[in-house]
Amino acid sequence: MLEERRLAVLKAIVQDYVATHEPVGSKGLVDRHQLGVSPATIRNDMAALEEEGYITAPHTSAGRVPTDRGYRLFVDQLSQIKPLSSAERKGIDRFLGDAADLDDVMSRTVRLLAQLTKQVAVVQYPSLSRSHVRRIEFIPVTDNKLMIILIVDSGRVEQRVVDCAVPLREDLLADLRARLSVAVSEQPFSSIPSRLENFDAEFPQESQPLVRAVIASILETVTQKLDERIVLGGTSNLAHYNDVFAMSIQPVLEALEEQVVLLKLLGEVNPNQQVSVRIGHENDLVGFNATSVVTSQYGRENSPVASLGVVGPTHMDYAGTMSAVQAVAQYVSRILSEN
Amino acid sequence: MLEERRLAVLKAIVQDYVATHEPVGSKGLVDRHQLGVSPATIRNDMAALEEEGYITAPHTSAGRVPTDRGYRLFVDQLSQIKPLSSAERKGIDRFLGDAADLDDVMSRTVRLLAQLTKQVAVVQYPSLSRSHVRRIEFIPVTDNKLMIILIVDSGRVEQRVVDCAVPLREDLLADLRARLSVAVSEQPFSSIPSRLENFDAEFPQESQPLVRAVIASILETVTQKLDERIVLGGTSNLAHYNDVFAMSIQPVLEALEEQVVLLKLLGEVNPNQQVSVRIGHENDLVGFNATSVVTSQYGRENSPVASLGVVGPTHMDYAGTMSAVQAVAQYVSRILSEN
DNA sequence: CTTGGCACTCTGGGGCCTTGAGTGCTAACT
DNA sequence: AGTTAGCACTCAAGGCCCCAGAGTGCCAAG
Repeated sequence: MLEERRLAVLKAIVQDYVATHEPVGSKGLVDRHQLGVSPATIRNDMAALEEEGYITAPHTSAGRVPTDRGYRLFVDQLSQIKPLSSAERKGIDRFLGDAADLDDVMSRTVRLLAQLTKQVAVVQYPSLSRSHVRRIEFIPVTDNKLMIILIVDSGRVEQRVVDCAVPLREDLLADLRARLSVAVSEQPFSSIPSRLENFDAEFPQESQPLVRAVIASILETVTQKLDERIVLGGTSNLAHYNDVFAMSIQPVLEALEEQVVLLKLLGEVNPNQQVSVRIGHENDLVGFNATSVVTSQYGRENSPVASLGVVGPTHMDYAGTMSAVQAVAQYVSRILSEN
Repeated sequence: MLEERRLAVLKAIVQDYVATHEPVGSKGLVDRHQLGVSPATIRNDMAALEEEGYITAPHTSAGRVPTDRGYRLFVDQLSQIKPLSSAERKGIDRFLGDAADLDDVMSRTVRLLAQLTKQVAVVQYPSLSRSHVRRIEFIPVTDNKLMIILIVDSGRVEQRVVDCAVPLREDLLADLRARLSVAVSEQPFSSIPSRLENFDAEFPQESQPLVRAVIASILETVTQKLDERIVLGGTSNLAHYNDVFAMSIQPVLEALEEQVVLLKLLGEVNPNQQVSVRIGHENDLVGFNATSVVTSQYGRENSPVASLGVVGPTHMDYAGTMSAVQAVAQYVSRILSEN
């Protein structure tokens, strides 16, 4: 009974604070919520909540503000994620529905997510390391330059030009392609290096330089292009918070330009949940101590190919954001599986 | 004699204001520059400059600030662009030198430009409409899906999958490819639609569905992918100006997320000059009235393939920015021509 | 045409006070 | 036990006043 009301109070505080961005006091709380008790009682509860570290007072005569810990409890208690309205679903459908190619899907997704959540959206391209090679093709460009094309099941197409320093011989290329095809088709990217080890040994002595050049280039593509591609959108939404709130957006903007940081943000997922939320200091990245990160994964069930999510202030609408992120992830999964 | 000194005064005002971001007064001006006259004289000149609209006073007892018109005169008088130090050139060289492919060149360029100018950098991919087709290739993906690959002289590679709804026949594809090759190779993209008109008429009746599907897809790629690709970097540099200066960065951030706006920014170049500068209200885009845009084109001499530039506050270091933009454009041109 | 002198005009910052929201505590009530 | 009313206390925010200082425009002399 007692514990229950305290939770209700915390929930009310979070809601009000998210809505107004101002410290909330006991009086307003009983006015806006049906708590059935007097402000004095609420004050006792608030004192207890503060004692336990869920809320804090900016100064003596101000109301209370949730701490990271408070938000965490709030999010954990958030039993069900608010489903999207059918209008929203329709909107998503129409927005993502007629995308032409992968680039298009990605750029539409990031815009959609930013617009839906009014925050900064981050979308990772399908990860090569979790993809499979579908085909491999060669296109001779000049006498000794060869373009290698890798077609990947997630819809990505990687290409690279090798300078072989030896004249290309068509019959050899055809043979090489056939054997490579057998060796790597439908195999996960991560297994390619080991599969191509000693691959050149199968070929006659005089063809080995060419074979080795090609293989080196493929390996280079495989390892180098693994640094994942990420698109970003909605950064202008950050500007709102600059004035209103104490936090400066500069470190955040800076960090968001670093691929490595973005990958870290998206990377630390909690596999137990569909949607992962990291609040304030739970992000161990410096500069993100005043932000929360909501992420999800997309791809086939049980084998996600990449992540997407949003970055916003800790005082965000968690229910709405989480449902938006989840819904978008599901839509993207579906669209990609249709190809 | 008189006119000459007034120009010197304007120049000094711009320099001081750019350096300090504070209105500059007559006293400080004679202190920091060797003008050889007393503050009172400067005051007279300043009154005249204000009369002519080159400078303005925020309020009675403050110093003067250059107007857009003042900056314009300043930039026009800027006879020679300050060359980069050899250290800077070395840095650029090393930074851009070992880029692997076009994506790499573009992303390095935008980072470099942002870092060099401490402003927001905008780089356009080589424009397809000003490029030429180098090769065209087909890769059958499934029984009736075909991947079309266009290799472009600027290093771009465009691919697209067509669902032909008819089984592919290899001999027909080879024939089609050969004829398409003849028709479009080394031709500018913009001429492709007219060249492919009635192209299907050459083929026997029963092959026409396939031919038409392929051609439709190529045309779609040609027209649709023409919406140019642009990369952006250094947005965090905007955050500096938010506090210091009166302008809000939000509209700018917002605008920078719109492809169309970016294209407009880069598009309006002055062909007479190597480096084009648009100051404050000279940008007719709303939201950019407090910013200046410095752009240049890259590509082969006399036939640029695309533009790049930076966006910053009107009170920027024009000499430094212009030289950086020009130098980077030249480097990119050189690197691209080497492939 | 330049210059020193001088009166004038503002902005920005510091100090002071008032207001009001919000708290914590205590004592009474259920 | 838990809840409530009453009350004294605290402190940030805003309004106000005042002053210092930077900068100007003008005038009369050089």
